[in-house]
Amino acid sequence: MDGFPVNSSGSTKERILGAAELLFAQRGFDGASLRQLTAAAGVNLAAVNYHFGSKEKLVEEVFRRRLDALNESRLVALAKVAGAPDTTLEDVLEAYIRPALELSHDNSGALFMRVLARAFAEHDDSLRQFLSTNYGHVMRQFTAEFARLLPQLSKPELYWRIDLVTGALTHAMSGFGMIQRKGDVSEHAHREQTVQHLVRFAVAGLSHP
Amino acid sequence: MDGFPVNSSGSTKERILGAAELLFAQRGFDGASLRQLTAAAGVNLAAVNYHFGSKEKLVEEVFRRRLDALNESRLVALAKVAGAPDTTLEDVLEAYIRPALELSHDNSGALFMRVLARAFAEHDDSLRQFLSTNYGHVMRQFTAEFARLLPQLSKPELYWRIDLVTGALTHAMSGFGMIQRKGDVSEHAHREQTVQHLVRFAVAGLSHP
DNA sequence: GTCTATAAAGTGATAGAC
DNA sequence: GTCTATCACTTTATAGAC
Repeated sequence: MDGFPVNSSGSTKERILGAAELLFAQRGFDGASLRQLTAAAGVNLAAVNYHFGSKEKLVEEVFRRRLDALNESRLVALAKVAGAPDTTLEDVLEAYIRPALELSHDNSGALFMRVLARAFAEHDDSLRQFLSTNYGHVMRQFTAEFARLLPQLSKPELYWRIDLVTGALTHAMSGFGMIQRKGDVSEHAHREQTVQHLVRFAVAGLSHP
Repeated sequence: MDGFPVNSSGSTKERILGAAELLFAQRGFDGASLRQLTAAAGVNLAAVNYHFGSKEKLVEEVFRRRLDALNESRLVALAKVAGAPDTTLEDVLEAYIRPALELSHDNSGALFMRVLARAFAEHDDSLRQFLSTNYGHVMRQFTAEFARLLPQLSKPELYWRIDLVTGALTHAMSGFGMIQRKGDVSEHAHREQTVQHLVRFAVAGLSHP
């Protein structure tokens, strides 16, 4: 019943990664078995261990494939505005949000944001360790810029607000891509609208008195 | 290694529910097996099926045990302020937030908020169905009151904001109880401080121009 | 690099003794 | 109501043929 190949293009490795993204989003890391996953990818069961070594390594590779590019985009966008005297909170938040919504442009990118939200809610130590080691510097750079733009907030107060905003954005972006958009609104316009939505919400949450 | 009884007080049913809350919070619904769970509860493996019928029914019972009381408290608090001419957004948000933080007062309550955040991130259809059927009316009553207090917002705009706020609050409340609180701050003061924090954030997120 | 076959362990659930 | 023992299956992982 799980069983006809969903993905039949690309290399075996790519097909496995694509199927893993879909099934991890739908059923979670524990809920999706290697049998369901290889069946959906149209590859042999043994291929996962041959190409990735283990299921856990496959999970990490699913993250690495997207997060390397996503976080690089975020840092490039941040570098364009960080430290400048006329930079606004809006600028910094756009640098964080827009790359994620651009990733959600295609279906598999949107699925990945769902996988990310799951990882965020699960407090799995080994996965948190992996994400913190490989991508922790991104959040630190954004936090430093938020601190510069919100000097009136104490450190604990700032961290509280960033945590709340991150929770809201992660949740929202995991839903983007699945939302019905009206036929008369272009893909591009819809995304810009969503970016503005999230940015305005985050500005309010970070900077309220 | 998973193996010594953690919970040795109360009836068998209560012990199972307590252990389930802990393990579901730590490892998820799929990640926690009935064997780990019954070992932690110090009861026989067959007891789960005898008392609850199946693992899925046990999951539902874990939710029902907490949500019946939590949502009743929320509705009682909402009824005290809903519809009154001088009611503020703060009042309504406190009615939603304070009962959850009071539940987090004890350890197992805090664990449950974590289980709830997990369920929120998993898009499991049967669980969503269960929650919507049994507790959907609570969100509908709160939404109606938000709509009354924010007449300037269109329906889609209001739903967007409520969704974002809910994402932030769910995330935050799943962390509350685990947060270090300073020794010189009383439990009560700490909770009040957190309520004010979340309420102010939510007001800003809902009512920004 | 892909396959079959299988090992070794874990899963939820249940029958039947007490 | 609690126990042991077990069924019927699924899980990840690997050895070895091609």
